[in-house]
Amino acid sequence: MSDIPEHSQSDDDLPEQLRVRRDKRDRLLAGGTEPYPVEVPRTHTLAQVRAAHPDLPADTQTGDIVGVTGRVMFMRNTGKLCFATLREGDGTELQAMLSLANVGEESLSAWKSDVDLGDHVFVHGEVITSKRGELSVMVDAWQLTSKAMRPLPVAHKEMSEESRVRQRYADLIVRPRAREVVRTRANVLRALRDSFHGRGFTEVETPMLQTLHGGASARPFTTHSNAFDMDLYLRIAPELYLKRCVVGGIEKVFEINRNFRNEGSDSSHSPEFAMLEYYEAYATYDTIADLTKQLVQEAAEAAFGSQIVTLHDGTEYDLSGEWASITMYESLSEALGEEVTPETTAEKLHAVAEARGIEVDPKLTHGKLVEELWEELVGDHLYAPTFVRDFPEETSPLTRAHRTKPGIAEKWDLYVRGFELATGYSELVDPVIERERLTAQSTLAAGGDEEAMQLDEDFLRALEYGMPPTGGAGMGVDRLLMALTGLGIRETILFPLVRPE
RNA sequence: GCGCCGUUAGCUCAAUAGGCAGAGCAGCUGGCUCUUAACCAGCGGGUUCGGGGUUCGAGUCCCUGACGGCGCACCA
Repeated sequence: MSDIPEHSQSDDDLPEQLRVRRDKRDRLLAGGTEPYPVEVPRTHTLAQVRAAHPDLPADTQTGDIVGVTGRVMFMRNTGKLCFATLREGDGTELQAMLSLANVGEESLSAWKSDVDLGDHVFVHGEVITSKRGELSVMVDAWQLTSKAMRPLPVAHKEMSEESRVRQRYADLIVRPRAREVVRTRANVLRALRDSFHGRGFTEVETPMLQTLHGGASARPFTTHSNAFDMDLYLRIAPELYLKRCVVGGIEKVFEINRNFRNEGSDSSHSPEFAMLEYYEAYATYDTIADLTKQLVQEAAEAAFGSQIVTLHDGTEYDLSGEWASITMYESLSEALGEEVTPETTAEKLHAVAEARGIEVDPKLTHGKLVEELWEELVGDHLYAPTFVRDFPEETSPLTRAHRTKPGIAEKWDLYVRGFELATGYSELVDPVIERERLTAQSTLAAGGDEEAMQLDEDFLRALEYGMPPTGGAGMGVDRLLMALTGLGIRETILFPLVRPE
C-alpha cells in the first residue's frame, strides 16, 4: 500500500486518482464549499425512511420530505438525471435521484464533477419510488458531508486476504460479511455475559501487566515499567487472579479479556487473543463442563437463533443436545488397540510412538507422551463437540487429582471441529500440594523451560487462607467465533497483528 | 526457525520461449431524464516489492533483502 505522507509530497507525486480527489477538495475550498462540514440537517436515517415506506408501488410521490446521509456506493449519471446509492453504517442502502428539473443546472453539474464514489453526502428531498420501483429520495438540495481522498476498493471483487486484514476499514466498507462478523462477535460476547449474569456470576478485570508469569504453560511477552523500573510480563492467563477472587469470596466469577502468548501465529493462533475464564465455588469439572456446553449453546442461539449453525462454507454444524464425552486414556487405548494407563512407562510409550511412525521428542515423559499420542491419533479426528476427560496428573499442575483414579487429573478439554475450544478443571485448592507443584514448575523455569510458571508466593499465600472447592474453565473467545462461523482466527479478530508494511 | 509459493495501475488480476507491460472495475473528457456492477465514444494512469547481477535486451533468469500465503516445528 502506498502511504502518502500528508505534507512531504507535492501533489504531482500522488497517484493519479488521489491527486484528482485532492484537486477537487482544493477547488471546493477555494470556491467556498466546505467538503467537511461540522453538521448537516439530517432528519431521518436511511433505515427510518425504508421503514416508513415498506411497500410503495413504482412511480409514487409520497410528499414526505427528508434529509438523509450516506456514503456513495454506486453512481449512475446520465445527462439530466443522476442516480446514486447511499449506504449508512448498518448497511441500509437508499437511492438518491438528482434531476435537472429539481436541482437546476449548476447543482447537477456540481454533483457530477464534485462527487466521487466513496464520498459521504447529505441529500434533501421527497421520498419517491422510481419508475422501476426503487425507493429513492428525489433530491432538491445536496451537500458533501465528507470528501473521500481515496477511491473505494472494487466492490465486486473480494479484496485480497492481506488487504482485508491490513485495511479492515476498507474491508468493512465494501464487504457486508465483514460487518456481519463484527456484529456476530458482539452478539456472542453479549450472550456470554448474559449467560453469566443470569447465573449470578460477577465480571471482574484482573491485571494484564504482571510481575510474574503463570496460570498456564506458555511463553510470555515481556515489557518494562519505567515508573517501577522493573520488567513485567503481559499475562498469558488470568487464572491465578481469578482464584484469588474465589478465595476472597467472589465465588462465581468470570473475566473476558486479552491474553498474550509469544508463540506461533497461524489460522488458529494469534499472539493477542481474547480469553474467557470462569470459576465457581462448589462446582466440579463435571458441572463446569455442563455450564460450558450451555454457554456455547446460548451463544449460538443468541447470535444465530439456532444451536445448529451454518458455517462459512455453507455446511451445518450441530451444537444442540448432549455432547460426546470420552476419556483420554480409554480413547487412546482404543485407537492404539492396546491398553494405555497412567502406569504405562515412558519407554513403552516411546516404543508405541515409534511403531506408529509418530515423531516425538525423546526427552518427553509419560504425561506429555500420552497427550502427544492422543492428539495425533484421536484429537485431530474429532469433529462433533466432544469433552475429552481425565488428563495425566503430571501435565496439569493446577488441577486436583482424580478422586478415584490414581495418576489422573480432573481436567477436560472441549474439542469442536477439530480444535481445542475450552478446558476445564476441578481446581487444586490444597496449598501444600500447590506449593510443591509450583516449586517444581519454577525449578523447570530456572532450568530454562520458557513455558514453565514462576513461583507466585502471593498466589500461594492466598490459597493458604483457604479456597473453597472450585470448578474452573477457560474458553478462547476468538475460537468460539471460529466454531460458530467456520472462519479463521484472523477473520474473527477485527485487527489482528500484522507486520508493518 | 526451516521448506514451498507469491508480490505487476487505486482494486482484482493477465502477460507465449528472455523481445513494444495489458484487461475489467475505478479515474478523466464528451453524450444520454428511470439507472441497478447502467450504457456509448474517446483519453490518461506503471520505480512490474527494494538492492545487485547475467544479457544486445529482464515483469520473466541468477544472488540478496523486505513483506505475505501455505506446510512443518512450537502453541490454545
